[in-house]
Amino acid sequence: MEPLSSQNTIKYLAEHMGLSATTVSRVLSGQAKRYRIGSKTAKAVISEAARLDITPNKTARNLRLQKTNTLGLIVPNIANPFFGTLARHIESEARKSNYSILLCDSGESEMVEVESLWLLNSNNVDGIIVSPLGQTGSHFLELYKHGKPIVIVDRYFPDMDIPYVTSDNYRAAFEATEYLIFNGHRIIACIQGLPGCGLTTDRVRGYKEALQKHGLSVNTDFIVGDQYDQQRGYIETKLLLKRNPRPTAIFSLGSSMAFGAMSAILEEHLRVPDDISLISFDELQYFAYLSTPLTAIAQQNAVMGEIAVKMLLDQIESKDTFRDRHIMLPTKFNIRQSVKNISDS
Amino acid sequence: MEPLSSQNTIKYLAEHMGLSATTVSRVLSGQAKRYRIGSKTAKAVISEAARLDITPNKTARNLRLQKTNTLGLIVPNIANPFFGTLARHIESEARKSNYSILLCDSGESEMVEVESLWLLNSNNVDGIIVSPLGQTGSHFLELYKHGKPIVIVDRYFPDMDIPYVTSDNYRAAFEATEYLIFNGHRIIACIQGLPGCGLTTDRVRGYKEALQKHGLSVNTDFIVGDQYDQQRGYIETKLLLKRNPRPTAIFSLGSSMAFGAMSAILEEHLRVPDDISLISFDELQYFAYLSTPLTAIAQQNAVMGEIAVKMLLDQIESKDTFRDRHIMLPTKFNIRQSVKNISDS
DNA sequence: CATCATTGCACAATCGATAATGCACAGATT
DNA sequence: AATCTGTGCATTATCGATTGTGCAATGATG
Repeated sequence: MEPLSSQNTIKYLAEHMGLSATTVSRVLSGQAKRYRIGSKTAKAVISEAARLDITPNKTARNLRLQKTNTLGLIVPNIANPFFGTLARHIESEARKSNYSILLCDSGESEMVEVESLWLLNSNNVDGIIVSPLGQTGSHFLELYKHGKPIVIVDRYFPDMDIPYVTSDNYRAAFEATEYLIFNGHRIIACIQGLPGCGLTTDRVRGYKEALQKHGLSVNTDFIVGDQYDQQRGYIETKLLLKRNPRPTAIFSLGSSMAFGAMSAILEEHLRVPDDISLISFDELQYFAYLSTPLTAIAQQNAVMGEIAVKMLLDQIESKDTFRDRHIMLPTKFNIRQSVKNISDS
Repeated sequence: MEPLSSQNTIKYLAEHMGLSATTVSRVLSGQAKRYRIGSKTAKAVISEAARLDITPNKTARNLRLQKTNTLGLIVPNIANPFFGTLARHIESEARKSNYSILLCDSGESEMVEVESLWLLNSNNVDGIIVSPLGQTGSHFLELYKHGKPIVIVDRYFPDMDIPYVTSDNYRAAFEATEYLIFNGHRIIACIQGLPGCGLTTDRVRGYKEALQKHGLSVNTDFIVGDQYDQQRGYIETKLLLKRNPRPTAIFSLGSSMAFGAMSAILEEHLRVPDDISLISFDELQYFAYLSTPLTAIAQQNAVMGEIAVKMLLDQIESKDTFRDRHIMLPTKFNIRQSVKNISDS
C-alpha cells in the first residue's frame, strides 16, 4: 500500500487535477461560493478528495490559522471514576464543537501539574480545563492573564478571577451534617481533604455551620485529614476509632477517603451503621451495592463537564456570554443505609 | 499583560538578540555544537529564552518535522475504571518519552470509533492505541497497512496482523470455571460480552474447555448475553434466574455485566453466594467491600498500558525490537466470598 | 466594435521552525 | 604575502494550508 505521506496533501490533489492548491483549499473548506469557484470544479474536487481520501493537513492548518481545535484537560487521576466521568462528558461535548482533548494526568503531583500546564500551552491548545490539585493556582493565573482561556472544575480558587464550575459544596456539606444531627448524632467527625483549597474550605464550613446552627460546638480535634486519598482516610479513621469519646458518625469529604474509612472500620471489627455511621461526599456507581449501601452526596459531574466546555468555548470564541463565570451546581443527597438513627439511645 | 502571540517566537528572540532564527533554533534544540555555535552565543540565547519564556512553537515544529509527538488513544468508556487505569498508565508512560495523549471516547459506538480513528489520523498523531469495540477491525487494518503505527489493547482481533496486548483470557476463564467446578457447581451460566470479538471467543473457549475437561456438557442455552454492559448483565441474569433448572453459578465475562447481575439477583431477593455463586472477569477496586466480596479475575491493566506504549513507540521509531508482537499477560484470580462450595448438597 | 461587469481561478506571502548549504573572517602555514 | 583551515553564523528553501489580491476570459451593453 502507498504510505500516508505527501500523496495526501491538497497540493498533490491540485496538481493531479490541474488546479491550484488555493482552489482545492477553498472548496474543501466550504468557501467555494465565497470565492466564486465554478460548481463543476467544486464538485469534481470534492469527489476526487473523497476518492483519494485526501483531507487538509491539520498541522499545517493549525499553524496557518493559529488555532488547533484542541482543548487541554488536566485531572489529578483519570482512573478515578469521578474524573473519568468528567473527562468523558468533556470529550463528548468538545467533540460536538469539533474540538479534541489532549489529556494530562497530574498524578496528584503538583510538579506534574505545572509541567502539564506548560506542555499544553506549548502545544498551542486553544484552551485548558483543569481540576487543580493544590492550594495555589498562581501558575494558572499567570497563563490566564497572558490570555490563555482556562476553566477550573471541581476544586477551585475562590479568590482568583479564573472562571470555574463546581458543586455547591457548602450547602451539600451543611445538609449532610444536618442529616446526621437529625439522626441524633452529636459527635461527628469530619475527614477533610487538602486543607486550604476552596473546595475543602467550603465543605468544612458547611459542616461547622450546621453544627453551630443546632447548638453543637465545633471541636477541631474531630476535623482531621489533609489529603484527598484513600490512605489518609484509612489512617485518620484508625485514629478516630481510638478516640474517647468515639465519634458516632464520620463525614468523609471525599469518596476515596470514605473508602479508606470503610476498610479501617472493617479492620476494627466494627460495623456501619450499627457501630458508626458514615456519609461520603462524592458518590460512586457501586455505593448502592456495598455491604452497607452508603449514604452519599452525588455531584453532577456530567453536567459539570459540559458546562466547563461551554464556558471554555465561550472564552475561546470571545463571545463572553456568561454574566457570572463562577458556577455552582446543586448536588443530590442520596440517603441509603449507612446512617443509624440514635436519637433514642 | 502582553498576550502570548508572536512575541513568543524564536524569530522574535533572534531579532531581539541580533541573531538569526536558525541559530536560536539550533541552540534551543541542543544542536549548538553540531553546528558550531559559539558558546557565548549559545549561553546568551538560552538565558534570554528562559527570561522571556520563549519556546519553539510546537505546531510549526510538527509541520516541519512531520512528527507531532502525540499518541491517539481510543477507549470505549473512559469513565470505566478499567479504561481509566489503562489511560492513566498510558499517559504516564508516554510522558516519559515526551509524548502527549489525544483522547477519544468512542462511547461504545462503532460509528464514533471509526470517526475518532480518522480524526486522530488527520491530526497527524504519531501512533494510535485503541481498545476496539466490535468484531471488525478493518478500519484499523486499513490505516495500519498505510503505515500508521497502531497497537490494540484489551479486546483484539486474532486474525489480524496488528500488534496487540491483552490478557491471557483463555487461561483465566478456564481457571475460574474450574474453580466453580471444584466447588461442586454443575450448572454454570456464562454471561458473555460482544460475541465474535477475540476477547469473548477466548473467554468462552476457556469456559467451555474447563467444563469438557471435567466431563460436563456444554449447554449453549447457558451461554447468554451479547454486549459488555451493565444492562445486558441485568437482563440476562433476570432471565437466568427464571430457568429450570436454575444455574447454581454465574460466570460473568465482564465487570459491568457482573454489576448488572448483582442488581438482578438482589431484586429477586436472592443472595450471593447462598442462592447463587458469582465470579466476575475484570475486577474493580471496591470488589472487596461489596456486601459479598466478589471473587474476580484481575487484569494487569497498568502493565498493559505500559507495554502498549512501548510497542507503539517501537513501531514509531522503527526499532522493531519486538520479536512477538502479540502479547498476552497473565491474570490474577482473587478468591473472595462470592462462590459457595455446594459439593455436599 | 469598444467598454464594462462578471465569472473563474492562480500568484505570492504568510504561519514558525528547521536543515542543507554557503559565506565571511580569524588565525595558521609556507 | 598568499593560501589554507576552522570557526561562527546567515541565507534560503521547505513543511502544507490559507488569504488578499490580481489577472484572464467570457458575455453583456451602448
